[in-house]
Amino acid sequence: MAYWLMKSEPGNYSIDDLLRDKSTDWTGVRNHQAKNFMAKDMKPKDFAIFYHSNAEPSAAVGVMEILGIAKPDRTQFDAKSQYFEPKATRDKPVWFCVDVGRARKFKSPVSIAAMRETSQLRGLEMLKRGSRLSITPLSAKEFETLCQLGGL
DNA sequence: GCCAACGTTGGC
DNA sequence: GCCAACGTTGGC
Repeated sequence: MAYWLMKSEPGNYSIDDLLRDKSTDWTGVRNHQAKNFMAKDMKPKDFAIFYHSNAEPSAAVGVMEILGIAKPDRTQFDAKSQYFEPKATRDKPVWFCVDVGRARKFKSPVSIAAMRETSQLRGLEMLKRGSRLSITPLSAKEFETLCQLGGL
């Protein structure tokens, strides 16, 4: 069982959107390192923290579950999408995504400032200077710490 | 394969 | 809106 942190700008897709939809495919990741986490390392029943980036405030806002193995990201085939990938074919997709769901919202969001003040979270990849990856692995301890701070 | 130029991310 | 940091592109 592995744990992850997954970022989304709430204006684009928020945890409330996920609670409404019940599940969604995590499309639009266009970084190979983040894609590889989904395509190679994520397993059904892994847990992820839902993080709102570029938000007021930016914060961890809940947990969700990985529902299945990676599949081709449908948006790469859509010429009208901002995520269109001209090099992709149905036989040779370039981008992959996973389905996520079973979301639970934190009673109180854990802001990035609060995360920085928490000693158990000092090693968090996303807190490192210059880190921009939209998907990063978490240790079980880091995951539990975030859940506790969030009141879950 | 190097690297300058450019684009993007995301905290502040 | 600024800008540091990083990723990608493409000329050579």
